[in-house]
Amino acid sequence: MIGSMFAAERDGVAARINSIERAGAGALIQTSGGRRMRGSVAQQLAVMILSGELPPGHVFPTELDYAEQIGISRSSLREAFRVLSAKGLVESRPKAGTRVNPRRQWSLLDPDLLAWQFAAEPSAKFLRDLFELRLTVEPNAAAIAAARRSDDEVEAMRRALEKMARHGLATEEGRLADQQFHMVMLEATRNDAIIALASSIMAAIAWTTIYKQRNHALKRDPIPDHRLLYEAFAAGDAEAARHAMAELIRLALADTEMSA
Amino acid sequence: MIGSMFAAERDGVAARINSIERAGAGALIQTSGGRRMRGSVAQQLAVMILSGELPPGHVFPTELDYAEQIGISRSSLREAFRVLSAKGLVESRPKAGTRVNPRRQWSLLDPDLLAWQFAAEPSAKFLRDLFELRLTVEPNAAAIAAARRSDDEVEAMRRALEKMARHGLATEEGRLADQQFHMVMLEATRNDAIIALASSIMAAIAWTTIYKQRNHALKRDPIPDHRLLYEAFAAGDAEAARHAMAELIRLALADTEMSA
DNA sequence: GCGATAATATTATACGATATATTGTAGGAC
DNA sequence: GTCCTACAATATATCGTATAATATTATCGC
Repeated sequence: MIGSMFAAERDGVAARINSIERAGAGALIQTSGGRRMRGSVAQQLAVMILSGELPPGHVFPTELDYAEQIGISRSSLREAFRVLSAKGLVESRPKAGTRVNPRRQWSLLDPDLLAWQFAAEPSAKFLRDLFELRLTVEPNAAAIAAARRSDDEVEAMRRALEKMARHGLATEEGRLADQQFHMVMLEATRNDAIIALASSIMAAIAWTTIYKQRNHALKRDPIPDHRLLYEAFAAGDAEAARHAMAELIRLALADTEMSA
Repeated sequence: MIGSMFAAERDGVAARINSIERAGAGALIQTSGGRRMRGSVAQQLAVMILSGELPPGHVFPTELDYAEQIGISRSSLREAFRVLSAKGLVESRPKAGTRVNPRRQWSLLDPDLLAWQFAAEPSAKFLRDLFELRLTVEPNAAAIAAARRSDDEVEAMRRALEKMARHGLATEEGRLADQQFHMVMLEATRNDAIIALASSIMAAIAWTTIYKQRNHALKRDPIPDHRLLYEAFAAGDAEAARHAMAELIRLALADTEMSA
């Protein structure tokens, strides 16, 4: 009875890990080439926690038992726990065990956590939250950037926009140009905190863009709104840049059909 | 010769770890009571990386060597590296070793990294960046919160404000009430992303407030600006709340003497 | 019933061994 | 001479076990 329970859990986790392994091989995860074992375990556990399958307060089995159930060594399990702990998802204490932290302590904006959320179909609520945060941060960032940008950056942005127009967002090259476009603008803010925040959110949301486009190609032409932003940026017009960026994000939000 | 070098580095790191241990004992780190060994190591390495002592691209000695130099086991060192890796500071690859990532990949807004930065005197530039981010995010957050707040939250905020006025920011109780005040407002946004971001930044900057107040007590009375924000919040006036919050942050910035 | 203290379970740390992956280099083909 | 391929060296990745530290819990004494 108990034995079969363990076996079931082991197979279940193993299956999930395997599916991740396969996904990792084909996917374009650039943060690190080959997925490692503890990384897979960490991701699996993180997804289970984020999805609510393992609710806050949940206490994991003792390391020795759990490692055996999953089918990995205790060392690997501990390293996976350290990763989750660094992201605020769990906390380990001697004697008390490892338990899931309250949601408040989760580093929801951590790039990895964002990526993992988006790999497992994020909740509509969280997606809305992220877009709301973008609407809060990025228009102001655009205004700051417009006021501080150098001529080199204007030129770099012009090239990215051109490349983007040439290839379109359906191609890998076009999407890369899009990312470059936004990245140059963020860099122009000269604000490390804003750069760290906005770039990770953008990267996360870009995933959904790719995903959505697999189903039905984007009918809207994204170039006009980008060009408006570029022109405000080039002119150093902070207010125009703020407005253009807000509009750009609203259109992007509409594209994900969240608003519909 | 080589032996003495190793001894010197070991003693150096040990000394740093010890100093941290002592600091940890007295400080009011609430995230976890007793500092653990690998946590100390992780913090030390993180501070060295963030301060530029270990620049991006720096390759650490092999795990076996480095563990011996520091005077800890390889397991602990690896767990420390996993923590740093989870925060984007380093990356480990077989054969290539563990190296410091480019700044772009650092999760600068991670609560731990913020805490560690502030424990080691953050750069003026970074502090300015953080306040600029606050000025970007929180006024808008206040506006959103004012539009969505419930009556219970208004009541909770009133109580926090009252408590804050009664004790003042010089006492531990007063500061706690201040944090509660802001926390209730953030919660009212109903936006997990904004909550995660703002709360960690606020916590980090609160440290400097404590630090500054040790030198010379705050002469400015913080209650009036808080009361203005509360009234806008209670009235559900989004624009007034936005304005009040912006003003509150500007005053806080002035208090840290960054603007002077 | 409450407080101090000892027992105990669990994480924290340590150590050694093997597996595996990646890089750099050497060799060969064109 | 350049490019590609195969291979070997090396460092991380994983594993298994042993010991130490620590927080919880139970027990004992008052």
